[in-house]
Amino acid sequence: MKSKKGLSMKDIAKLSGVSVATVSRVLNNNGRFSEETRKKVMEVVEKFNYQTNLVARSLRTNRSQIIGVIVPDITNEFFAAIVLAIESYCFLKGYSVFICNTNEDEEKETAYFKDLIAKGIDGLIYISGKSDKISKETLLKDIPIIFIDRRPNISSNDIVYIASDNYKGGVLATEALIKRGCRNIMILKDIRNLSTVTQRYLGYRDTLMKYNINLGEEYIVNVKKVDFEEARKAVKESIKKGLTFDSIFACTDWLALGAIAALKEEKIAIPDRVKVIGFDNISISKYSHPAISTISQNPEKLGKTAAKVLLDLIEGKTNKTTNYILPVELVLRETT
Amino acid sequence: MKSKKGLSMKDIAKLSGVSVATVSRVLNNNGRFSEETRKKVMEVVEKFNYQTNLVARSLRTNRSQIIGVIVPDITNEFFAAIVLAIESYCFLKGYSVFICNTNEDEEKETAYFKDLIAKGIDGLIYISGKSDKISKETLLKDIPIIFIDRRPNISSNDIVYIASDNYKGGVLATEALIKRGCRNIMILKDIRNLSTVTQRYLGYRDTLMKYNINLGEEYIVNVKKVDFEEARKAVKESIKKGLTFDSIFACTDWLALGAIAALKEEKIAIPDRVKVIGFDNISISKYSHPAISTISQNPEKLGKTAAKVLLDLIEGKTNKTTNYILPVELVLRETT
DNA sequence: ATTATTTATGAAAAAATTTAACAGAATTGT
DNA sequence: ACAATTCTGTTAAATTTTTTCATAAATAAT
Repeated sequence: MKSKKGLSMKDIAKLSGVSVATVSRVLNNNGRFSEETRKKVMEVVEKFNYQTNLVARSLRTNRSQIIGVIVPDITNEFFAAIVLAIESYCFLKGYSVFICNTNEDEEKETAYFKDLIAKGIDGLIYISGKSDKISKETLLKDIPIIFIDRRPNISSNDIVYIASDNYKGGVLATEALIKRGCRNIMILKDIRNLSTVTQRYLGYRDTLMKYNINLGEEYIVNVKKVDFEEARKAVKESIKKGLTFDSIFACTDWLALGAIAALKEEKIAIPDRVKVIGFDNISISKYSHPAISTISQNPEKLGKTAAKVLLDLIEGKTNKTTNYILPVELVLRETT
Repeated sequence: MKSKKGLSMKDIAKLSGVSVATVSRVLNNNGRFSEETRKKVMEVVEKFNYQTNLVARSLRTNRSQIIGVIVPDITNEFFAAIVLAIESYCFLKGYSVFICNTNEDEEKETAYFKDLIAKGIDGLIYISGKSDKISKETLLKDIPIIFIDRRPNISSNDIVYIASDNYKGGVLATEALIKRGCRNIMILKDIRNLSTVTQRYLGYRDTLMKYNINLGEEYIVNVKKVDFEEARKAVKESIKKGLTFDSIFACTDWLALGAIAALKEEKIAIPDRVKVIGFDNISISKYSHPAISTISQNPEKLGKTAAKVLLDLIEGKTNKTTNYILPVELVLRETT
């Protein structure tokens, strides 16, 4: 490896016969300079294809034009779509993004957080994850932070939180099943108390109440992990136990896929004997057999909103710390 | 926003009663210092949770501990898995990664490339994309670059290129069909001359030759985009034209999905009348109906290898510029 | 013409760290 | 006691950019 670097402002200054300060003024269009010197400087800049050293600028201005995105799993289509939206918006505005995959590992989250701060990020987007432990230190650090998807349970009201209307999603899903004659609706959900799942559950519960449907605890089926296999096993077990149900509200499409596998194995007709509805509208849900009815979120909007709000905070265009709840949509396919 | 920054080495020096030089020596384990001073310094460092300002270090040392990853579409499961593997490995080694989504837009690639250089990345991983235009400037910049998946067609032999054995994949897929009695094998592929697809095609072509199968040009069906809809339409058209085929080798699973949709619409039984095999083993292929036989790549291995080789180059542990071709595997499911 | 004002530019400091050279002090070895 | 080794501080340079202050030059006002 040779030098890795090109010319510095000093070189440009020398080559165009002005001072470094003047070059800076011209380049940043900041302060006074004559048209003549502007031309002189720009000629040299273009001739040698000068590129600002952003590391030096960052040191001086304490602004890096970099943000961090902490995400549990970029392999998850939903998160990937959010990240893509963030990245696209940031690119337009001249920001780069660090991608930080945590796999929900708290230690990794903490380590990443420290490292990102040390590397001088201007802001952070926290997609889900644990986010309990870190957020206290986090909020002290004086860089803006946006939380997407799962709400961190910290007692501060000036956090920015962006998510889909999970509660409404729960309502829509449950109502869709009820309208098709279902009364014994199993809910299949993650056992962890994530705000997203909790909201979906509350939507389900309140809708049952609204329609005067009373179901025992056994209709709430918890799985330890959002995972095909887990769901398959859990549903099979419920069947073995003799639970009578005519439908399943799976809190994510992956759980729905597992549930469908179990039903198929038990030769239970979908949707004739049991209807299924998922959540997220991942691409598989359209191509699986039967195609899964689901609640679709808008990850692009989530990501773009987060990025926009974050950059506005960074650039001081706003200092509001409101929350954003984005609409969801019912998508009907073959499983209902 | 307040200060964003914590203590500097100067503060640590003052607080622990030593000089800045000594703090640096201790922190970097570089030069001489007594155990006693080490303790003194580290106590203060820990007490105040001092973090090295990596921007300043980067400016001075010209090393950022950052790499860039340029990828066409992070929403694509295959690329996401590669990126995840890269990120994981880099995290372990203390490197952060910029995620750059190009959507195959050449301008964006160029812009990103400049920006990454200006931000001082230590190395770059180029996943696919056009990479023709950029690579010439690129190679001059004296940071190591690794190419994954698609081979850039530049005439330089000291580039590092990592990919799956696409040729072998083409052979395996074609042989699998031939062994099941197929003789009229359609190949469904991207019209662009990407090295990956070309290799798969050559595997197909050579295998046909090996088995003395001669097929006309009409068995090569090109689509403009790797896309469900495009594939569906293309296959439908071939059917309308009266092409007799007993199998399809789709160069990606998404194309296979589209092909299957077309066959279903035309009520052609899979695999009885027509067999289908895809490429990539994306997660949908397992859950679609019928489940798709395919060639699986190992994106984790691709990513990890790329990251490892890149960091070794950056850290001067090697300067070999070899290519790596990783094995693929035949996965048989319902469509064959 | 002389002062006042504006405009353009340079010089120098500051940002946080690393590195190196040098020098003095303290410790150890002989 | 003298030499050698080890530790630490001081100082300075280097990285590049931005910013403040001061000054020189040009223009306007009286």
